[in-house]
Amino acid sequence: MSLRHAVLGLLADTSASGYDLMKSFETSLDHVWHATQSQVYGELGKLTAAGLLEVSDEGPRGRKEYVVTPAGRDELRRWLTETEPVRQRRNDTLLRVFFLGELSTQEAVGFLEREAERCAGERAALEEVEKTVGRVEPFSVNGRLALEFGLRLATMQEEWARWAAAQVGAREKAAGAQDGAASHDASGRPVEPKDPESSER
Amino acid sequence: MSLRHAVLGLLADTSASGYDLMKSFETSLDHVWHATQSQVYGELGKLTAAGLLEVSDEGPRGRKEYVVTPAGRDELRRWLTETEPVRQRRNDTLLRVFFLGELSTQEAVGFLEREAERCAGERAALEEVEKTVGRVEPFSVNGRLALEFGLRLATMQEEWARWAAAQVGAREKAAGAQDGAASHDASGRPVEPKDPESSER
DNA sequence: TTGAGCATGTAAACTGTTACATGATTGT
DNA sequence: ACAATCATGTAACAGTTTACATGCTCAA
Repeated sequence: MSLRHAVLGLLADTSASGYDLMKSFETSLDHVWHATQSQVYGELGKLTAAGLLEVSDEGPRGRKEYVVTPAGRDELRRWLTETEPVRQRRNDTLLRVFFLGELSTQEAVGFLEREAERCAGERAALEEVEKTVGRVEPFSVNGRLALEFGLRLATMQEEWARWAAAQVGAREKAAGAQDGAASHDASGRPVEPKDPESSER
Repeated sequence: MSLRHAVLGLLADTSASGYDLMKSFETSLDHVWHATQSQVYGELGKLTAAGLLEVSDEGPRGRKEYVVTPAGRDELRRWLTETEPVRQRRNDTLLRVFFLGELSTQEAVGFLEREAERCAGERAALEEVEKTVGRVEPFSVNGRLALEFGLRLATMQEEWARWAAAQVGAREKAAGAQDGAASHDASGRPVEPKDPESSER
């Protein structure tokens, strides 16, 4: 239910139109709380009906500018101070990792290495953003903390993917040393190695 | 749409009933791909209708055991090898960080420190799991890779939260040194410091 | 015989995505 | 005149959550 608080939070900083908010969602908030245009306009209506927002101005092209009401600001504070963040319960990459046993060792290693590359790319992109925003104010002071989080996450994820690829690769070697044959059955799926006493962490 | 693949993936390992699957979702997959009982039973029906699963056995209490069909295994492989993981686009904690400006410096630092504690707790819990699973096989080989990811994530997140708390705290000090007064306005919200030349990263 | 655990399902409400639909204003 | 961009909204569908509803089996 945090779309509501994302909208409230953005408007707490400066009043804006739905269109303006969408630009914030697409740029600064894109990796933090993704939202579609449909959702934003819908939520603006609901928040206004609930008395947490008000239309402060109407401009050309039917533009409506919204401001947070005192009740809205209270709700935002309540959310920040009295409710626990709900943590992520889904991670597509990790889900795939669980089922890597369906692939050959080579395929699994390939998957993890592509993952590492993806993260490296992401980190590079974030480093670019960091340079770009420099000391420019529009990018919120606290947004900078979030950016740092993204950077650390991408770094960690890349390191993990490389480590995991090495782990899976080591399993292959261990199995190969045991029976001297390719460790796949007819279906191309890997054979479970008996005891891969692999480690290094 | 990965609930489908989570179910397929679990059944690719061993055939099971909806009830059995739910236990997997609640234990090993809980942090990786959360699902509710409603969803699982619904998806089993859809997958069977689509020919990706079959009921292999019916036991007491209306128990139905499902197996993956060759088509199901193909679909699983296709998903693993030919589709890109979709990455997370929402993070409640980070969203809150964006709006920390609504709180006093003390409150913001408190938020970040609580966050650090939460992560420390999580890490401890995962370390416990790691010890518990030991060399027990039911916990998938690749699940171990996911566990390591969780461990690294919790560690990184805790470090980040402590760093961020220090950053925010440093802003307070800088502002205090400038005007020698508490940097809050009447509403208890922080006053924007002019130029907190804080760094250390 | 009773309670814990096994086992399946449905309905309603809510949240999120995709696609469509419309039109005004501004700069070139 | 035209394109780009501003600007708002709706509808259909897909996915998710919460709550309800039901009944069987087994061991103590």
